[in-house]
Amino acid sequence: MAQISLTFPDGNLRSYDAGVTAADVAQSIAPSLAKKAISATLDGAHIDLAWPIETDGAIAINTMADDAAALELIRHDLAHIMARAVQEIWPDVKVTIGPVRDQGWFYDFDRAEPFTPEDLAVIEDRMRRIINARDPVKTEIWDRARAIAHYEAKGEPFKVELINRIPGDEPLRMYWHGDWQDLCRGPHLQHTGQVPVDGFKLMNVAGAYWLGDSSRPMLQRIYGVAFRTKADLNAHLIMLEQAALRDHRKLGREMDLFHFQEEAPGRVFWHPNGWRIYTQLQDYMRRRQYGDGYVEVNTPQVVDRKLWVASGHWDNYQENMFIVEVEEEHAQQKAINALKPMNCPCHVQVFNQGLKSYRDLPLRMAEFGACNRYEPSGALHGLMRVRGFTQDDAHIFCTEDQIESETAKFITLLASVYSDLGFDSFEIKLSTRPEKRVGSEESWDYVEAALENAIKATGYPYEIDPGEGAFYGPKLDFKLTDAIGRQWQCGTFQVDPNLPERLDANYIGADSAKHRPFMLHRAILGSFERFIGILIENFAGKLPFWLAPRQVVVASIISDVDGFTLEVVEKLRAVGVRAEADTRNEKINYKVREHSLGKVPVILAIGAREVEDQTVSLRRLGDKHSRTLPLAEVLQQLADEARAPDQR
RNA sequence: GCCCUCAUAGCACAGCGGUAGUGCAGCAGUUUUGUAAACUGAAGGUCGGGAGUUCAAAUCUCUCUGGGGGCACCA
Repeated sequence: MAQISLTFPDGNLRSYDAGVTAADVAQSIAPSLAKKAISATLDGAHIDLAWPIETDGAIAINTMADDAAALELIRHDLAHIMARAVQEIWPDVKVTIGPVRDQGWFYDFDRAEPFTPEDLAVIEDRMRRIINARDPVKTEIWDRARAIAHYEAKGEPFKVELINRIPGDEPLRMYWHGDWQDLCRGPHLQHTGQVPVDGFKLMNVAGAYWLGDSSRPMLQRIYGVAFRTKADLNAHLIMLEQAALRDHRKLGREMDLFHFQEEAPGRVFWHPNGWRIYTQLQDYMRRRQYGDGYVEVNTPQVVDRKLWVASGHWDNYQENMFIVEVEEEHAQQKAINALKPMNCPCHVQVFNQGLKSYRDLPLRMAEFGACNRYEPSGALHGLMRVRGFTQDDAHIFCTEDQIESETAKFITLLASVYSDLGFDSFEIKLSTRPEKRVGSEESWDYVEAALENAIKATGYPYEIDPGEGAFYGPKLDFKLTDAIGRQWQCGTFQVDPNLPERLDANYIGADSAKHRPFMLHRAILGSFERFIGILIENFAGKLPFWLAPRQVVVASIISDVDGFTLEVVEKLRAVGVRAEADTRNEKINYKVREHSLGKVPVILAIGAREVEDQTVSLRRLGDKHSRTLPLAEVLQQLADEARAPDQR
């Protein structure tokens, strides 16, 4: 029999008969290891203990102590155990697929009746029974015809379709958990009892299209989460509760920032507190862009169809546009306009006014552009996905050889803005030429290289996403990471030679001839609405002092001091601090509690002693204690803090 | 847009066939208070809109609108 040699993590080399399984290998090392083993890693691939190994390689035996391998197997086995439980309870349910995902797994079922929350509890109980039965897991490779015949006989049409979609040269692997059987590429645990019986929970039911295709039937997806221990599961559930506490929709209500109502779905009614955040952020961005050589413009929100036809949006983006028909008095037919979904065509119109010289380039044209997009109703989500929003948009008109330096300049600005706003880490993704594209290969080569060189020059880490660029040019996406580790794609940078072409933008070069400029679409925040949502969640409502809508509440302890309280408020306002008085007939405890819940960063309490000494008692949000300080010192300190990061 | 689900006072919720309740907020009074909820009182709701079933609907059915969880979408 042929021999193979396997290398172990400690560097040891051992020789085995070809076809040896990882279980055999584990047994050959130590019976105790064989008992603890859950899977193996062979040349980086996660393999089942039962699979035969035919070639040399580097092997490691995994146990429950191996984080990634254990979690993957637990979650994957639970997907199958759940599917088995469902079919044991409702034999007519059709099974589809059930992958591991995020902190758990899901499995999609086809069933006429919807699953209810009560059903989930019943399924969970059945799953625990299956786990406690410690049913052995076994696997076999079947040939295609046998597998298809088997599933046709069982009445599992989705499995038949799945097999037909698997490339012909791939082996079809069958798994059994006890008597229940499923098609699966594996690997799996050795028996169901290896799954921690108290480390999982079924979370919710949701609709999901078969194969992710909205023209195919909608299935019922059950989501579950799973961990190695009950403690890990509980920690995860607590984390979810904590995340819910920073939901911007909840905080928006509690802090009186904004509201939505059904007459204007997907559009924000900003309250005074929320609008202060918005204007503060916009003022900041305006200064930063001005400092980086941008000019600011403002363009119409309602524009005739002609422009959208010329820009290509009418053909490619119409279903996302709000169309406005107007009966004009003298017109033969109705005028058809659209609310702008993007600012770029309007910016080209501004560029096209007057003849431009190469000396005018690069021309960095910014607009806090109010856009409207008809987002599908199911996509709307608080401030994060709205139908009316304002972008921190700009278009840089430039020559081809300016692309690289403009890219580097933009990344530097973006990094500085993110840092000022409290986000220290972000990732760059470079999306390159897609299959369907316009433009020459040489041009794509040049522009892609310009972007990559620019990123390298700034030194920030990046990844390449092949084929994900726009049809007209490559793009950069910038994803920042928030305080609880979630990623948000905010910044974007796209190279576009297409729109200047369509809208006939040109400039006079040094050679006195007309040339076509490039257009760089770019945004740092994305939309103010969404970014403010992200800020609220990142800081759990406790915004940095300069962004906080209410910065200071000056609270009287006794009504005799109201005069001094009002005086302090006035002095704070005079030095640029957003201050308000609380002279209500309430105890100081009550006031402190209320304003703390309202996320006011600083409370200044005033009592008789403070008036006497011209001091204030300063308490910061989250602090247990207050400090008594001279008024003059506090005024100075808070005035400094109230300045935006770029003004310090 | 699709599946499931929800909609009761400003907010958080209870009521689930006999015609609406609790807490907090708000209002009025008492209290002058030292760092996360003082006390008392009187108010406050066409139970999301419309239709139907019923002697009777917040409660059951249908439908529309909006929200939530997902899926699809995000040139």
